[in-house]
Formats: sequence, C-alpha cells, structure tokens
Amino acid sequence: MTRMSVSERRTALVDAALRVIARDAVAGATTRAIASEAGMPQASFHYAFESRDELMREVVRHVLEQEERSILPAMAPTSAPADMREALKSGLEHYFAGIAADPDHERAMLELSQYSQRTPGAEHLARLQYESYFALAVTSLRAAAELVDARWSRPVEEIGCMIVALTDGLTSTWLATRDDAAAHRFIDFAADAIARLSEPLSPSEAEAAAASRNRLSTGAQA
Amino acid sequence: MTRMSVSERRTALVDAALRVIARDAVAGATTRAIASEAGMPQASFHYAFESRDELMREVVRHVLEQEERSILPAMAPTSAPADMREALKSGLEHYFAGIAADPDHERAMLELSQYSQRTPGAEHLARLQYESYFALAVTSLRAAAELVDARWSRPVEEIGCMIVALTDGLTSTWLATRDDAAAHRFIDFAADAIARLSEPLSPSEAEAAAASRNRLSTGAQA
DNA sequence: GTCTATAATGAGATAGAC
DNA sequence: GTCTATCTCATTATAGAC
Repeated sequence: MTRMSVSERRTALVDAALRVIARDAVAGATTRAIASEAGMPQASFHYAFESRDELMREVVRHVLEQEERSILPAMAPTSAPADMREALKSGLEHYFAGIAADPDHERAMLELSQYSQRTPGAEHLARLQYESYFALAVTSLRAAAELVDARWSRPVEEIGCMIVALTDGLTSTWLATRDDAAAHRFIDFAADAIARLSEPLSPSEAEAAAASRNRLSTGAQA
Repeated sequence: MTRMSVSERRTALVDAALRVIARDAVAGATTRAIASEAGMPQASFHYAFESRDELMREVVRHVLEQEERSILPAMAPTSAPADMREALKSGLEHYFAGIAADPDHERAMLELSQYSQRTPGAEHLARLQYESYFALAVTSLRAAAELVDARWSRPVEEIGCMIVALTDGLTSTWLATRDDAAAHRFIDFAADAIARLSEPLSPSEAEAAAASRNRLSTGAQA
C-alpha cells in the first residue's frame, strides 16, 4: 500500500473495523483482524491510530454520523399517507426494512452501543447515540404531524422517547428471534398506539397551517 | 478452600462469574478474575469446568432458571387491580423496579444474550432466553385476564410477543439513559396500548368464568 | 484433592531495516 | 513513510509438588 494519507488510512481502518465487528463481534475486532481486513500490515494500524481504543471511539463517532445521514431520509414517506397511523406505519416499516436488509450491521450497532456504555471514557458516546436517535425521532414526528395535518396531544419530546424505546424493542427482539410476522404485527401495534397520541387539525386549523407553511417556504426562497 | 464438592465449586464459579460480568462485562470475565472473585486459585477453575466456554454456557443456563423463578412471582399483582390497564401497569412497574434496583445485573443479562447470539454453538441458548421471556409474558397475560374478568381480543401469543418487545425496549433505553421519568411514561403508554387489545367480559360471562374457576380449584383439591 | 508454577497462545504495541 | 520482525503482557490451560 504505497501512498496513502493518514486520514485515508484512518477511514479505511474504521470501515474495515465495522465489517469485522459485524462478522466477528467486538471481541473479535483485534488490531490484527482489522488491519488484515483493510489489506494492510498490522503495524500500519498504529501508524494511523494511537491505540485500539482510539479506533473504537472513532468507529462509534463514524457510526453516529452515518446513522443520522441514512435514517433521516429513510423516514421520509414514499407516498402521501392517509392519516397519522399510516404515516407512522410506513416510517416504521421503512426502518425495519433497513435492519432486516443487514442484520449483522445492526447487531454491530447494538454491540457498539453496549461497548460505549461499559467502556470508561466512552459513556458520553452512548449518550450521544441515544440523543441522536431521539432527535431523529422528534424530527420525524414533527414532519409526520405536518404531513397529515395533525397535532400531538402531548409534548413531542415525550413521544420521541417512546419511539426510541419502541424501535429499540423491535430491533433487539427481531435480531434475537428473526420472526418477521411478529415484527410486522408489532409495527402495526406501535403505529396505532402512537397515532392515538395525536389528533387531526380542524379544517380551519389545517388551512392556517398550510398558509403558514407557504409563507415560510416563500420566505426561505426570497 | 478445603472440602468442596465439584458441583459446589461449579455453582460458586457461576455466581462469581455473574458478579464479574455485572462489574466488568463479558470481556472482563477471565478465568482468573472469576476464580479470584470466587476466592479460589485460578487452577481450580479447570478442576470444575472443562473450559471458559463451558462455564459461560452454564452461566446462561443458570440465568434462565433464575429469571423464570424470580420474574414470574414478581408479575403477580400486589393488590387487586381495577381494570386491565391498572393490572398491566402494576406488572410493568414491578418489572421496572426490578431492573432499576440492580442495573448492572440487567446489563449483564443483555450482554449474555448478545454473547449467546454471537457464539457458535450457543445460538439455541439465545432462543431459549427469548422463549422463556415469551412464555412468561403469555402466562402473565392469561393471569391478568382472569384477574380483571377480561378476554384478549387477539391471540394471547401475539400479545406476548409485543410485551417482550416492549419490556426489551424499556430496559435497554433506560439502561442507556437512566431517565426514570421517561420510563414511567413509557410504562403508562404501553399498559394503555396493550389494555386496548382486551375487552371486559359481560356480567354473565364473568359469572360463568368465576364458576368455572371454582369448579377447577375444587377439582384440584379433591 | 488442592494449589504453585509454568507452558502455550495470542493480544497490543514498537524498533529498526528499507 | 512503510512493513518485517520482535517485545511485552495477559490470557487459557496444564504439569507436577504437596
């Protein structure tokens, strides 16, 4: 491997580490295994990273960015949903399709989360991971309310916490059982239960909201 | 440590392993650390167990038994609940109190579950763990229905899956955030949502159910 | 039967040739 | 700058004294 900047090397090693963790768990992600996966000698590892711990922190940070970039658009509705229940259901189905498409990757995320929680000096990363999920959930909930002309009957932050817990339960249960039918039933159930925490806007309110949105987007364009 | 049967040694090591895993994670549960925690020299470890892997399998098995014995009675209502919503809420609060009382223990359980899922030859233990949770949930749901004179409007097995996913999400979210208020809100929400999947028996049905119960218990005594 | 002492392995990290 | 060869340390497991 001639000519490779340190930062290129770092991202190559982070990517390789993710693949190794997905395949062999965190315990199997030795510097040797990671370097070999990245196609470089083990010694090059320490040329790019101070220590294995520094790499792991970088892996978690990388994963956070990646998730924020990939999950947010995934939550966007493919077609205009009829009501809140449908909007939530399609969002959750989309999320589930993502984890079902690459279960090993998702298990790696769960393991990294546990790793952060148990590694002294990395606890803040675990918090960050949850805060990122939470922010994502809140954004999605606000978007859904706007999309189907509804309001949340409780603080949207509270409902965001619940979305996080629901998706977390869905994920870890499915990873353990691989029971697709149960997952879809749970999504139905969750969408229904969360939708009950919203109420449709009255026609006049909906009109006002639409007008306000127009004003805002016009203003943004000007 | 003079005079200690092999089976005593095994249970002592399994107990010690659980403490070490709760404190230092699965990765920190070396044979040395476990033996030291059990107050015996490291060599005694291999006098009781073939290998570290054999111990870990035994730990998971032990945990399954322990959970079944401790969670089932914990789900029993402390006082007669007014309706299904209250019954579920008190059951879930009881469950949550259990994990909040010993978070490290619960984290150890989660880690063991992941360990089983990723260790070749131990996948069946991961399945067992979930099946045990599931069976527990179904039993609790049946008991709750009897207690408050209600019927489940969907197969109780389907609802059992959902209880497992809900408690799982509750657990891992709380372990990551330690947000008690959010946990209680989630319990409220979950109890409400699940209770909607039940309907009260009519007075005549309730009477018939009570009579049937009496017949059964009399029959059991005879 | 029990424990001290040690072998064997594999880990993270580094020195030094190129 | 890069990689080969090596160091040091901690691990599992065992041999052998008591």
